Amino acid sequence: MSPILHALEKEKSKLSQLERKLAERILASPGDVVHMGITELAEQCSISPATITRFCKVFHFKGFPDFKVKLAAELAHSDAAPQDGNSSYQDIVAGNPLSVIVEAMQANHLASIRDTTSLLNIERLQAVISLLCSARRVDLYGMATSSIVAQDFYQKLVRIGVNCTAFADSHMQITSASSLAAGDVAFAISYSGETPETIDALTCAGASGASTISLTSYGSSTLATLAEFPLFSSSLEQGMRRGDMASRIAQLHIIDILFTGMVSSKFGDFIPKLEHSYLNVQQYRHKRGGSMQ
Amino acid sequence: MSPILHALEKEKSKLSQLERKLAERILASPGDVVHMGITELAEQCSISPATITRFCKVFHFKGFPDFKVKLAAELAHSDAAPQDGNSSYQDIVAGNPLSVIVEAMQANHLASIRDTTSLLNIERLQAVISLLCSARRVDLYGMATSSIVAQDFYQKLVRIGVNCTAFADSHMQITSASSLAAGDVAFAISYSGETPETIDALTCAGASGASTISLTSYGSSTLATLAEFPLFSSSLEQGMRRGDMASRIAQLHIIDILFTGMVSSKFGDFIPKLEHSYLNVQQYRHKRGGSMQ
DNA sequence: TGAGTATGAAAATAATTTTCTTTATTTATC
DNA sequence: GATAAATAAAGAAAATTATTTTCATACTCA
Repeated sequence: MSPILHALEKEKSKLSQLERKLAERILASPGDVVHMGITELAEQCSISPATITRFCKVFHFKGFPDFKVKLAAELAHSDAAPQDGNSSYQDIVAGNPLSVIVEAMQANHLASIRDTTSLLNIERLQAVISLLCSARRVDLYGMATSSIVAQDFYQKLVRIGVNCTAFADSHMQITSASSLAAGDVAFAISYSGETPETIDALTCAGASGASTISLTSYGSSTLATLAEFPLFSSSLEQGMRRGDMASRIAQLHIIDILFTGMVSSKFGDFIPKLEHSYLNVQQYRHKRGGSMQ
Repeated sequence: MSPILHALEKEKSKLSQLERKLAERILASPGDVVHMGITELAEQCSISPATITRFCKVFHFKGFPDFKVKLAAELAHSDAAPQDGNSSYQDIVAGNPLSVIVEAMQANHLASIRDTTSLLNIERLQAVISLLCSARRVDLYGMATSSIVAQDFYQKLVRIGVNCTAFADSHMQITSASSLAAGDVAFAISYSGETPETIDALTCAGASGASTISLTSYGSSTLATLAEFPLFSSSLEQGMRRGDMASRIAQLHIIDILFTGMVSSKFGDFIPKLEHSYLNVQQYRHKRGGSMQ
């Protein structure tokens, strides 16, 4: 199911009465909703248009039209690839033939990249890129699986000379967060958006005056609420068994976009550094290779 | 190409001058257009909003918003398919608009997953899975970017109780490799397949009697030649500027397949462990959350 | 009761469409 | 070939419609 509908389903219980009614109406026939005006939908649910706009903002859309366009794109995905659709997102099952696993995995990963892209808010992304480019210091927070993503971003940022750190240790995270100031950036990554260590660190960073960015899977979460600039990856999976495999790929996809955006916007500054770091590694390796064996 | 864009292309010649300009703008980056207002688009084309509305009616849409929603749906369909191919794998260019970067990145990543899947040798994959499942000990080798992939696999294997290690330090890699024996498995990851530290470690592991697996990008490389079971990810990128972004995602894709394959084949053994590890993390967090603040 | 939340009414704003006018282009006629 | 009539193209601005915001009210839970 598309991340938006999935999120509606998941968050339904947390919503207020009328918002839940709206969510149910949307889930009942999302395909219709994308062709409706806000007034029409409001009437069908016997609620006010204002409630719908608010509802869209809760789910981090710019407004109702933005919601419609993104929902339309997602609905198209799911029925575009129905061979994905039927088999999709099933849990791991005993003794599945490997070819089935391969196909399912490909479907999952492709869908997760597509869905993530279609959820992107370009302006916010641009704002985040600008922030990162001009940051005095960048802190990256992420535990467990998300630490992989943080490490990845760290390696990239170091290569273009951005002053940044990724923490494996939760105490160090907090220590560093509390030493941030205005002009610094804290970037927190968490699949669920509820990792306590990461939440603590981002809270602390915000209190210290740093700009706060989160990267979580789509849906409401403590971390996303906390951040000034919440970014989202798709969230296909619900079961514990499947782990967060697709989400990690979706998050790396966003990291790649951010990084490429940074390099592109400060091309003159960053490209020489990138090439320099590349050549240095090459050179170092060459020397070392020669002297060994 | 989607029917709408196709129609635009086909009818372009029959349209008036300004309408053609509009059609060309839409064709140039339809993905942006769906997120624009009519005024913004009008300004970009130096035409009046009225012309846009008329244009939409010519193509039998109810109006501009209707056009946007339907175009968004179609784009979602079509970007699954590799008309990506033509534009694909361009290098990072100064001041590219973010929307172009996003599209290019999506095309790259989707292609890299598809290509990797189609390169897979299922039998070899199956053999590797069996090896990993029955290994007494698993060593993971990977430097720099590839260490991210190694770490990721490490985290997964730990969760199902496989006795494994991932090394950040090249000396430790060698030390560990030399202590392996028959029944152990060495798994080396390198984008280029020429990373000296990783080559050394795998060579050493092979000499010690361990089974050797490599994961490199497609093509002949020292590491792939060295390994008993070479696995390949797609290799889209050549320039240094692009780094190894897509390759890392392709490699993780393979890791996910291996892991899922392992869990599936030893379902009874692994699933309880996976669930156990999941619950423990939850519980631990819960306690911690409660005692905090 | 009172703080906080949920909600709608209505005002404000923004977006879109329509109408009407102007301008350009073609065509028919001298 | 010139020119007027007819037609098509395009925009400005008005009208309409859609959306968002603000503000006041009702409701809920402690």
